[in-house]
Amino acid sequence: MSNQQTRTTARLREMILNGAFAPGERITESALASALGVSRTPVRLSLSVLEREGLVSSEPNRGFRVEAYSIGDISDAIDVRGTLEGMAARLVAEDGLAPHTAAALEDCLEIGERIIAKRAITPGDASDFGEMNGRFHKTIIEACNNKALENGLDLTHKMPFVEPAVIAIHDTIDGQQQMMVAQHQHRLIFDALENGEGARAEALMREHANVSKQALNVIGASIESGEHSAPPSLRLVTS
Amino acid sequence: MSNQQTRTTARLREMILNGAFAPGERITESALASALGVSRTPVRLSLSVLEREGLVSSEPNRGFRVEAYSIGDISDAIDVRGTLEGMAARLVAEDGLAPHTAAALEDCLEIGERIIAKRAITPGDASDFGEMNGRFHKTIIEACNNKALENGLDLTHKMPFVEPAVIAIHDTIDGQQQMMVAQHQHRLIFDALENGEGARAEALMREHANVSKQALNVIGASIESGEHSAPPSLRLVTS
DNA sequence: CGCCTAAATATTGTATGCAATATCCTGGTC
DNA sequence: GACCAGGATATTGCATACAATATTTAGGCG
Repeated sequence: MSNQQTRTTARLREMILNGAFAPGERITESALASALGVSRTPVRLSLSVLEREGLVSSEPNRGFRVEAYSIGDISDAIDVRGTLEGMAARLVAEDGLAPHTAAALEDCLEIGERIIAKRAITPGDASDFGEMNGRFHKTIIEACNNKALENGLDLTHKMPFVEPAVIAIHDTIDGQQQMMVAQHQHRLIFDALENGEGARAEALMREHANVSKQALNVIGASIESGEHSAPPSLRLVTS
Repeated sequence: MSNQQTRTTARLREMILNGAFAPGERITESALASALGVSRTPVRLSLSVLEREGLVSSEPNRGFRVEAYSIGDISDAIDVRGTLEGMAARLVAEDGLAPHTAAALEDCLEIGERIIAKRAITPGDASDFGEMNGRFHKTIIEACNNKALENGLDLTHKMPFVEPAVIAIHDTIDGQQQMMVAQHQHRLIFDALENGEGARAEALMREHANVSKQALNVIGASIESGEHSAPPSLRLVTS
């Protein structure tokens, strides 16, 4: 995808997730185009992308509407991610853990270990942990060589808070605890993969996705209590 | 989606699945547009849709290429469908089978029963069975009210032979047997749903997807042996 | 006053044009 | 002969124009 195109899609996605449109509201392409300072062409493309992500819907000759959208939908998407990643883990375990995959995962484990071992955890650490977490998951997914699986997971990742990397954004106690739990689960998952325990790997991976759900709850609660201002892509959780 | 737009996408998808392009071949929009008798605009839109389906890929300013694509990829997509539908079945069982859902499923069971009971099965029966099968699956999926799940499954359905309705296209012994197996599995799945047996429903539904895989194998074999000419969307299985 | 009808308006769907970028071809150099 | 530079060509990305289709509005009728 081209540069301008990508930016327009990202901006539009953020607008929708931020609640810039009422649920069910019709989107007129020309208005949106002038609002974003581009022509209708990239807007149209973007809307079609977002339709695939389920953020808008369209009818022939009648344009696009924004879909109603709740925090429950995000939670549902996390469930789907957990299920698909569980499948991925099972496949990897059953097919045998390839050496370079094992090495990549062990690298992730080691990084996590170092972060957890620290007494005081800085925001930078949390961000590093998130990056590592994303890589851990990505490594397992790509090890499957299953295009349909990757496509399906890519779809879920388009929703806010669903991608594994957004774990533990806060420097709160909850965030620390979630990191420690996640790290522990990573170790167990790796063990299952190494030993070819498919069913166990699947179950662990599924459960692992609940960490993201907990993070989602923490964020939702902190916003509702007015404790935090809502950064981009967060306002929707209050609706 | 508009009419012309939809047709172009469908034609293009069929062309790619039929092997009209070599794997990795670059697609020039203008050539394709004139070949299809439309302008570049709908072609561009269509290519972007197909990119999300994984049939083509794109790089900024460098256009689209068709993705290499094998029968294994279809099989993989069926696995993903089985996993997601298994999740759907589990959710329905856990949340409790709503009366109207149960009624719709029972209707499907009855139709299947009537078809199976016949001694000689006509092509029309096979087609009816496929339609019923599609409805059975759709009913369970929609009963979840999980958008991400529906979106993910929609994605897999874009691949040929993955959608449940394409079961048992042949009037062969294999086709009959597959219908009977599918019908039996439907009964078991319904039983599990009715009794709230989530894990059982999930396992059954997952296994149920293998019927599609068997059908895929039958079709693949019959084409390789030259026994059948390849209808649209079938030539790819020989590659 | 409500409802139907039809013109006026707005919006989408498609085609086309132009600038930016990539690809290819030609000629030269080592 | 292989490799590199630079211009010619082709292709993409975006904007705009126009036709087809929806939506709105105004007016007439019961």
